[in-house]
Amino acid sequence: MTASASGVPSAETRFLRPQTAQQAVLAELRALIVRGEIPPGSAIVQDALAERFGVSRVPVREALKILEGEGHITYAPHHGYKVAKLEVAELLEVYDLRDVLESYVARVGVPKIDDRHVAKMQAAMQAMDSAADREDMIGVGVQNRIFHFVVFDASGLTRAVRMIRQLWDTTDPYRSLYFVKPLNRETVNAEHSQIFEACVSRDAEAVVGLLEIHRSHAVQDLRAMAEAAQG
Amino acid sequence: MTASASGVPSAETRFLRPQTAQQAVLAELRALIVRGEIPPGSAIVQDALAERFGVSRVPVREALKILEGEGHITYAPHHGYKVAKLEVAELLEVYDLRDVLESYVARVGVPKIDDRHVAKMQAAMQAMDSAADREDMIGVGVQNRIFHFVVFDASGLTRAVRMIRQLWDTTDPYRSLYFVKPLNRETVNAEHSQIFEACVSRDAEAVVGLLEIHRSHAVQDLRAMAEAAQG
DNA sequence: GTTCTTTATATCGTATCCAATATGGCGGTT
DNA sequence: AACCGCCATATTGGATACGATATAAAGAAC
Repeated sequence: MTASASGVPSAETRFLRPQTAQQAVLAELRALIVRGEIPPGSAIVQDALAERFGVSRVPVREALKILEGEGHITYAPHHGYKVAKLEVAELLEVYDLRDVLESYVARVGVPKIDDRHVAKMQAAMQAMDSAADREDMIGVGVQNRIFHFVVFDASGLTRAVRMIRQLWDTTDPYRSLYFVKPLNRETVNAEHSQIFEACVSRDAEAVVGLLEIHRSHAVQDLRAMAEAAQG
Repeated sequence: MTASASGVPSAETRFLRPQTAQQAVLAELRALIVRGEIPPGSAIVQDALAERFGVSRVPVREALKILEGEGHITYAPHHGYKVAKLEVAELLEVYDLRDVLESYVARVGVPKIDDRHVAKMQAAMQAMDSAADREDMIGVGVQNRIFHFVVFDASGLTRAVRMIRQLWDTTDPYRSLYFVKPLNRETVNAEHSQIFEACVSRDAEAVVGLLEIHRSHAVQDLRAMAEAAQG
């Protein structure tokens, strides 16, 4: 079953064609929520979604159940689904939890970093820079995630990494909402460089400390935004 | 907001009536899996399940999606669902992750313990004892879980606690499989008493340490069972 | 024995129908 | 004017029937 002259895309260039409708709906809907295009608190109407995606309600409902499990939407029987809305306290809770999980995973992952991991991190840093030059903030976010998850994935702790990924997804809509300003790019780049160097020298504790600082800046911004929004 | 004379059941005595078929299927199926009555690796046929529970396939499929998110079953498009089967390495990974999360949550939760928490823990210990007398091992497991989650719930860290609960669920089928023998009851009781005392004196670090020892015993048993099964 | 073809089974999805429930407005009462 | 019960409507929850697709197993040809 080799890729013949038919239009079958190669394994590398294949723009992931969802094999089932539920997966397509899931991917698209998750992207919409994470990007903040469906704002937190919005009610989700199954029929409307089904019509929007050109599918019936069944695959939509299954995708919604997954998103509920991921914490992106909330569900109440006979009320339906709403895009999850996090209070500031909850956002901070998520960041604390990230502290715990990412520190653990990084301690396991850093010693396992090999040359390919290093190369991938470098590539992500460069791609992040060029995306920033194009003012492609979405691309920046994507590359930023790739950069950080190289270390996490190296740990091989699939469950923990999956949890971390969900926590990132949870907070992403708020980054899109609040971080309209391109947050201090030089600071981020400098910190990434430091993290990268610590990874190259396989210094797990250094990486853990740098990641903590890195996150604390995000939390600081978050707090400031929240107070500004309240006042 | 006191409970009036209306027929509204109080928060304590409300007998949870599954409001929807999907919830009923979910609860029942999860119980079957966690108890090990559907052994790990088994294929799950939607039609059979629907018929078994007397519902159509729609609620079954939604319940399956939830169980997939919880890690109880695996899913492959057009292939269906199977009861998740964990290798020993994965089980150990789960226990390590529990170490990390439970330590974190306990450190937050123990200082917040109040008299009602203490009472609940005592009640659970007694109920666990009487269940053991009746040789009701399921009841023992239920009370054991209640005992431990008093501390976790006290933390107020809903997301972290939910993750911990899922990890418990994940490993439960294997407890049911392997722990046919009523594992050293005196040891468990003694450790629970120690944990209880540490909670009463609000000594978080002591609780964390005791929980670690507590879990390590389970891991030891698990290893032994795995080696016995292989040999 | 290997490979190709056929067949069977189960999943995936659609369409349509009906029941149960929550929401919002209406009118009546106090 | 504030409160309460009642009713119309929209949405969710679910059932059923049917068709399409993909995987896997059985059988046929070489």
